Amino acid sequence: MTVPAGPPRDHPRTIDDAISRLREDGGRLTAAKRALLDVLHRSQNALTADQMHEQLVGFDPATIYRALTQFEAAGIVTHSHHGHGPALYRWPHADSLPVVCEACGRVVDLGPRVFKSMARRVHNEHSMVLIPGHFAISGWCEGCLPNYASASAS
Amino acid sequence: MTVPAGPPRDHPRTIDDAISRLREDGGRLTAAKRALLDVLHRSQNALTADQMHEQLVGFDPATIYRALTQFEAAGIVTHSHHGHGPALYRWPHADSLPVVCEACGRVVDLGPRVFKSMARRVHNEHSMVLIPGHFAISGWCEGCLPNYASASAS
DNA sequence: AGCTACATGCAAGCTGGTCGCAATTGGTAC
DNA sequence: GTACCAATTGCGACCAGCTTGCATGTAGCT
Repeated sequence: MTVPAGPPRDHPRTIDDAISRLREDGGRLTAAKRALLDVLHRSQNALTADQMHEQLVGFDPATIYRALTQFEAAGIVTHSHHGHGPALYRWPHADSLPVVCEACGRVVDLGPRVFKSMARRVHNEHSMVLIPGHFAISGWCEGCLPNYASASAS
Repeated sequence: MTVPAGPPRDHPRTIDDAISRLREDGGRLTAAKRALLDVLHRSQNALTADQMHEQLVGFDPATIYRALTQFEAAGIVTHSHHGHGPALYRWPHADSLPVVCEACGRVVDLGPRVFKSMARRVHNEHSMVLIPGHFAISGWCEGCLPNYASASAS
């Protein structure tokens, strides 16, 4: 067994890619989903469900959660958890390893090279497989590190 | 700036170490804390607050959470979050990088060597600092991987 | 033994997220 | 273009995991 080269499907690049992906799965394109796709595709950062809700006035949070669940099943978004806060959703990129600052939330992508070398190591030495896009790691950016000593939660 | 060699304090090794650590911080040793220290020190795995509560009949969950918070401030435990489930608490070990199977919860420790090389890389290339014990990453163990395609949550 | 700040149990509350249900609507068939 | 039906929606109730306020209890100093 080898480390998988990537997720089960390739990542969609455009919104139209995503829409056909959605339809392949038997999903329908609604106003809510169209707006949500737009927000996700446009954002450079990972977003919380709440942040998306703020940009999608008139849509219920439950609708957003349900659409995100469907999108994730279709490979249109990935989500990850950091610390005790809400999940962060993002348009999937190439196999990357996001590092999130525990203090300020800044996200840095380590890119496919780091991900692959780490995944290989984990697989060879511990028989565990890392699924790209399915996790993130937490750290501190240099600006926030001085606050580390006084931090009480993570 | 260099990657920190470790957390602000060294890890306690024995329960007595932990008790003096607690007292240095102005904490008192109570029956609940003594029992909790015992459970934590004895366990090979990371534990949820609920699992600890099961082993500490007669103590309120709030008491356990409060003690854990105090222990963490005193450097006696660390906690991390995996997927959408409850936090996992553990007696701190040498700078390690726990990998948790998203499906079955099995934890594998990658050890200080992997942690250090990764921390160095992240710091050199992205100016972010990984604090040992403050995060874990998620993967799938080989036994659970066949279920990956049908998984809907992480 | 007495004192007092720390700790505890209990119940209420909070955040992030899920679910059941009735009303609505997208996409296809005609 | 209209009808149909399953997918989708908003709404409210609900859930897990955790935190907090408050009155009572107790560790540990003197």
